[in-house]
Amino acid sequence: MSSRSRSSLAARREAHAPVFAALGDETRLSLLAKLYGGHRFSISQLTEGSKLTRQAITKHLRVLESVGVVHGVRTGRESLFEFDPKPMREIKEYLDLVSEQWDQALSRLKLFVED
Amino acid sequence: MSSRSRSSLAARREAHAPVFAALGDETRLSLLAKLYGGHRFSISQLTEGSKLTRQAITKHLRVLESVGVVHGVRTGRESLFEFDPKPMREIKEYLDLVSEQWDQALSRLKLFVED
DNA sequence: CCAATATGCAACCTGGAGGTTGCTTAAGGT
DNA sequence: ACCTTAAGCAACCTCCAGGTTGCATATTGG
Repeated sequence: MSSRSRSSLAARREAHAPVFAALGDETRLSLLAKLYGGHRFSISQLTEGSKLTRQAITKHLRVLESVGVVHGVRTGRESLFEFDPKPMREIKEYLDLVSEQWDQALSRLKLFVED
Repeated sequence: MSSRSRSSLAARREAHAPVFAALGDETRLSLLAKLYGGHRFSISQLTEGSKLTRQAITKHLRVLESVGVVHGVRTGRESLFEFDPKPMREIKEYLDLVSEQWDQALSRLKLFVED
């Protein structure tokens, strides 16, 4: 399973990078923060309070949507956005595997030094 | 503690975004992959196998270093880079808090629907 | 001391991220 | 029907990330 973990880490690297990149922006993190509660919000609602334009917010939402962390559905005259936990669960899992890896490595190195 | 979690989430958002951004690049993720093992590598060693220039790799390393996920020390004529787990532990923690938040939200919503 | 190796520094190029403005189109409310 | 509100589309601007090339500097081995 250790080899499976390693290979899946490498295999998923390309899939993880875009998700990390999407989270690498304060505006987008704050948009997500509003959506973590599970409720849907329209673009106008998500724009409220921000100093940015509605179009700017729209672009950010498209970025988030492109990596699947958010899902928008046109409903009537407004399009409602909803949080989708899957992609972030995956990078959380990635970080879990990685941390497991470095913890083992560090304890090996420590043991080697103490020897 | 729930309120503390929320406020620290907001307070740390600005601190997390740059780390996520630094991880949002495949080249940098693969550099990190070589460093998870705990061993130090020189820039030349890290450049080996890559299709990129040494200078490109250097720039990526500086990005990683600027968010503290990697630490470089000049040793003799080469500068050795070493992985530092702290920043990634923090975003892992962030994702943990967030997932806790959305899980609670989803169960509340589910309960509401079932009611 | 000299040649090779490892890195640093700086200028430069290019594409795309992040933002704005202006106009169009679709839905709702009355 | 009409006015308002929500959103989409498209052109445009600016700036910086990511990469390259060329040259300068520091260490090391013999």
